[in-house]
Amino acid sequence: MEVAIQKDTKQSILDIAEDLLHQKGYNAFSYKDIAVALGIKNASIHYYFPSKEDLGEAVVLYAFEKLKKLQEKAQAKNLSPPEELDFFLSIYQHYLEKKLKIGLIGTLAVNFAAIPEKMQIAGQKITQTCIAWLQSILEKGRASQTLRFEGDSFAQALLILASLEGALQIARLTDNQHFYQIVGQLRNSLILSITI
Amino acid sequence: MEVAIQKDTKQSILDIAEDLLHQKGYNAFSYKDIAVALGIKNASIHYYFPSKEDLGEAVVLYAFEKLKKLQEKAQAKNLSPPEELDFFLSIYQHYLEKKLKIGLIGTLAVNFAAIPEKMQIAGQKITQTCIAWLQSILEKGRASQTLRFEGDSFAQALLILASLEGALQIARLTDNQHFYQIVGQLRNSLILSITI
DNA sequence: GTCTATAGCAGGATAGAC
DNA sequence: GTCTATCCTGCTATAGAC
Repeated sequence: MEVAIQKDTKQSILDIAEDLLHQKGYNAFSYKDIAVALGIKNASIHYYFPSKEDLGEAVVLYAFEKLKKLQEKAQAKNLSPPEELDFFLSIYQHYLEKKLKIGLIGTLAVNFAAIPEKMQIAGQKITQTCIAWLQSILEKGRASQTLRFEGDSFAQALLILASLEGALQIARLTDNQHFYQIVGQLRNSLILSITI
Repeated sequence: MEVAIQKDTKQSILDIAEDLLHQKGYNAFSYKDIAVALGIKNASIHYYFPSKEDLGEAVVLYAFEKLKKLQEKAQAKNLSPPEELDFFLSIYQHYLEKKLKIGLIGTLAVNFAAIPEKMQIAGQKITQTCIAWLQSILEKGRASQTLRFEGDSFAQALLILASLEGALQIARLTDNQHFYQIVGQLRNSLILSITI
């Protein structure tokens, strides 16, 4: 069984569309953008995704699957709560560095009134999954006395997620360095054990 | 000097465009949206704002002026640091309740690659003004021992601003209640004196 | 200042050849 | 599966009457 040298077209479309969704938002990217990036014609994209709504939904579901796989991966590693928190933070750091500086929740929320309903629903599921994941990390950290926070773990999970989405946006408007400062401030307030 | 019963048209256009920018993002709203909301024809809007870029820039500058007036108003009141912080938080609460759930920084950042350069620059100025304002509140609070936080006041200001922008977005995707939970968690960590 | 009419363009989408 | 060609729609923008 050989490794395919060329990613199959449908997969490539999803990857590019996902990048564009982060970069420009749902309304600002077009089939043509994808076609140009892929070196095909935009009619070909309609073969895989008949309408833009189909594509939009597929992209968010695809991102959802990736998120769940990351979560499984983290759990398989049996990380300490601070390590698992850093794993989560690294997802956002990845957005900053490789992709183009906006989280999925942010892009979906900002254009919420202008995206198809199925994207809205998928976006809600992703958000809930992130919140639940963070909450579980916080609970484990509190029980093992490796993470410190006051009050409700759910509210603290919301605060962390909100900070990360906002951090990417501030970074895009001003300076990437600001993202790292926000994450540093967050980590300092949360992590008890001396980890760099 | 009588109060004008009907706001002048240019002002109304700005107000509606600002709402739409928060609601749908720059690319997703059209001259027609404004025209319908105002009961005029879209050609009339071009009389006041020849191009959409002009309108977009004017909206952000308008928001910038309002922000600065709010800041002056807060300073004229001689508020305590916790009160001034709550004043700032109330701006975001206002977005949640009256406007449609997204901050200006968020909408500009998400659509950054798709907005005219003048809007980008104006958005950067607004962001810097917010950061500086928050930082000044934090510094005063630390000096008077009414606000508690660790580390750099600039980084903490960034964290607060990011949290608020993100909080609106999570609220839009899930539940308004989540906004209040995030703000509550933030306030609990910051405010030392017993205020409800 | 506001209107009607229309130009010009771009994006989503479909039909049909290959 | 990918192409060319084309349709339709919606948007920005302009010209010119009133």
